[in-house]
Amino acid sequence: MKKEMAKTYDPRGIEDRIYKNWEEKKYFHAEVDHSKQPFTIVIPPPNITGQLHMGHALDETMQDILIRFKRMQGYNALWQPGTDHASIATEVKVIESLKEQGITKADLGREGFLEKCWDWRKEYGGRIVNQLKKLGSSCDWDRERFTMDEGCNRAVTEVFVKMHEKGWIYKGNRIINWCPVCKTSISDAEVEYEEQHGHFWHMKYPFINEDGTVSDTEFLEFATTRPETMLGDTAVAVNPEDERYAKYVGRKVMLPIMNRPIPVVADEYVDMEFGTGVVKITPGHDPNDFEVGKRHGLPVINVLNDDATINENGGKYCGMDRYEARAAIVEEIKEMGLLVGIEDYSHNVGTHDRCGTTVEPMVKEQWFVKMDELIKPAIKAVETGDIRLVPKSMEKVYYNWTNNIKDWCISRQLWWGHRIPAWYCDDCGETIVDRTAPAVCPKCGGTHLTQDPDTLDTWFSSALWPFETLGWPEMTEDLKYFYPTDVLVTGYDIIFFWVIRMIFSGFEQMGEKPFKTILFHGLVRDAQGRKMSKSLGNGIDPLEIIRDYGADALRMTLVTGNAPGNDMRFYTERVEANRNFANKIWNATRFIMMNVAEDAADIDSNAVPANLHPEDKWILSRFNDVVKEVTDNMEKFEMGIAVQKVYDFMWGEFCDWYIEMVKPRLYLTDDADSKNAALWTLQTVLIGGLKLLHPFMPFITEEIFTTIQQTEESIMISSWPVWRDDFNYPEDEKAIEMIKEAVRGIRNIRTERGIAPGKKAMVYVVSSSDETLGYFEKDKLFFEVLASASDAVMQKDQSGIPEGAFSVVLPFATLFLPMQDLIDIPAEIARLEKEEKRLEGELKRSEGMLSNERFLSKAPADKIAAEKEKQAKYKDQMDGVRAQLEQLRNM
RNA sequence: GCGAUCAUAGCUCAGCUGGGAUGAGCGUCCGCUUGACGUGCGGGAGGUCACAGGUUCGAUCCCUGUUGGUCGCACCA
Repeated sequence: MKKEMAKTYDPRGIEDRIYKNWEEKKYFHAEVDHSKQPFTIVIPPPNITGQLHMGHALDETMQDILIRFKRMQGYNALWQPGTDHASIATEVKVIESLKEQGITKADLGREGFLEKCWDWRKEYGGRIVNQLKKLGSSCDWDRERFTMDEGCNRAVTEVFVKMHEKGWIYKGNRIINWCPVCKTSISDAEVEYEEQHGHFWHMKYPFINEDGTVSDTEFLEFATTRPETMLGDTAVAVNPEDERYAKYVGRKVMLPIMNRPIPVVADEYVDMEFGTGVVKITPGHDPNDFEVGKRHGLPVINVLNDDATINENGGKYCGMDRYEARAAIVEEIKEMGLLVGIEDYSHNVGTHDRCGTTVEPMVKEQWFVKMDELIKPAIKAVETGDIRLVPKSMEKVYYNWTNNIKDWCISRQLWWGHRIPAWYCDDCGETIVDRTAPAVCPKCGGTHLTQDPDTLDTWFSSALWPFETLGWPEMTEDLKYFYPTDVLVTGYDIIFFWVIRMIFSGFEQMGEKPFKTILFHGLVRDAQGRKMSKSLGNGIDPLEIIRDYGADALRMTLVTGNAPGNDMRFYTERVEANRNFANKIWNATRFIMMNVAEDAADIDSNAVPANLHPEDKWILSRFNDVVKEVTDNMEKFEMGIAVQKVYDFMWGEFCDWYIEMVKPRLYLTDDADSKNAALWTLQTVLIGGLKLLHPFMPFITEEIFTTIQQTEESIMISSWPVWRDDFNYPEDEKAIEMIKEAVRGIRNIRTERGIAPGKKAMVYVVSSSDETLGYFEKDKLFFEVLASASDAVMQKDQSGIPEGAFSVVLPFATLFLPMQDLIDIPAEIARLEKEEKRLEGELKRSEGMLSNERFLSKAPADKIAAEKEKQAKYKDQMDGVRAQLEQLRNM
């Protein structure tokens, strides 16, 4: 069917229209259907505070490519979408916006504040979803979930209660990371270490003599980076092996300022080699010291308030900020003559990844998840390959974490999030953990119960995402059918936060892994290789790119030349290149449309015409190869390679060669059969190519597909191309090989002869004999070539075509060129001799390999077979080369 | 400190667990209003695949080491 098409492809307007149509037709929706195999991906839920950035764009693009590919392959493909409440991130944003109005969290109270949070969610929660749609994401929006919707809330409570019953969730006084700005505890994963330049203060504590007086001659010297913590010191430690200090163990030193006698203890934690081999022990504010303290029964003294000012345990420093106190304490120690020296020192300091504040280790009562047993199946699953990590190198990173895992601190002193389902009896102090609020205390019967004010770590609910979105804790049909999901696509930066936690949660709650494969991608960086960040202002807004170049071009840019797990740099030049590719495909379609007759019906790609020319068979068999390879790459998650192959095939072979070859048949001859065969092939390969391209460029492929087909049916629900026996022509191998030769020959002519001062023409190979003519077999082949009119011999009478000549068809004239004029025979002979030599080497190599016993005994059978096949191919090629040489030498 | 990973054309990167550098995009130079496309067409220049050893008939690919970069983890107070 003939249709008018614009000269350039402009995605604007088209993309939104198409997306709307897909949504209306419910193409993204999946229902349980036991006649089909499921293929499931759950989206990494973007934060409701989020704005689409390049990281999302990459993540969503990869998922959409996979889901569209599988959908076309006939799977029942479900892409489960949703958003994350992002406890701390959202709370911070809401507080900020309130601040502008001069309101604080406390002014509103818990209820009021939460209302504001829900308002925020209502206002901004949908924004990111709309942005995902701009990308073309084929998520099943009917199933959209939110980590704080009713179902997820139930799931969270259920997990908490169950794990508590099992003893795997407990409340305890342990050392945790505290953010003095956010005023909440955070997990180990949320601590980011950053190098800071500070000082190393060398100081000394005096011994206490046997008579109880403080010595002015005997001291224990050590160094610290955090002098203010001395206020909470409860011991000084040395290594038990350390002979220098053995005699002091058991004695006491006087903690200056606080005037508190503290013991000298021996503990293996102390490194004798480092510094003086003496460490001050502050169990309240250092995780290692906390452990030492536990071993020696030392008291724990917390000297900090929640905002990191010194508390009443800090004596006269009470109320002072931690850094002010540090300076003042150093000053006082100096005055006391106990400061030995100051050294510049750079070390890594833990900061809160959210706000950058230096975290303070503190002992606090918090809720924890016991990890030792929980993590076991998660480790095993990766070890046995039950869960596959792509790329494999991520396994090391994974084990690095799982093997050193500590209990997970899950309580947060925040309001926005899942409230911990624990109540305390005001009368007897009993703790009750239950699915619903208890009315009376089971222990004392008291009715004054207060719920724990804390909420849960955001990642606690995210960890349940793969099954809570499918209906858990209800064992729904969805869950039975779609779980475990197939692939998780995510960045390597959240492997600890999210991926590992989903895995152990999946095994614990479902008894089954949450996904079979994890596909990691890298970071999208700017053109200089820097991380895109708000503070640098170097972020490129994907929405702007979509507006200027189209989502297809953006998607292509994000996925081409990008291997799993690798970071990529983003250049607008690359987007342009992909926009150009879209235009190329558009124009190839235009060319075909212009040549299709006004009243032509759609072609039936199954009705293969009988009279295909060699070039038709060539492109069809090439298409067949590409289908096979691309499918293979897709199955292996090698999307970058897959798309590159389609790109190269469509542009480099289909457009550059096949379309050019076929032009004379459409323009210059009246042979209807030949014309139809060409048009059939053009359309068949184009449509096939569009299908291969569809996962990557969903919009333009849809636009073209619906333009050239008469059906309304969408390309996204069409079937993925498969290898076809009727596109395989073993009996015509020679003719097809000839096309390849011709392509090479023409290249040769174009380059080595430099024939082209400016005229484009078609070469028509003519010969009355059936013999191979140099590179070309007899008749019917047209090729584009740059030919020089001055090099050509004009012959008006076509009957006078000399044996073994090319005809060069210009728009208004036909030129004939003797073979000798087109081919630089000596150069060609030299080239072939080189080729002959190469093949000789290749054959020698192959023979060597196949006679090598070690190779034969060790190599797998298919490899040996492949080598044998190669050898046969080389022999064939050698014969060909020698025959050509013979021919050229006789010319 | 431990571990990972990278080093290929001027730039950014692909390269299927050893067998012709087969490369791509951008840039650059030369030539093209040709009836799909100048968002195009044709062509050229440009690489001792970081360096040094080793294994092998053969190494960009495997091993060891060196140098340089990136990342993760652990940090000694």
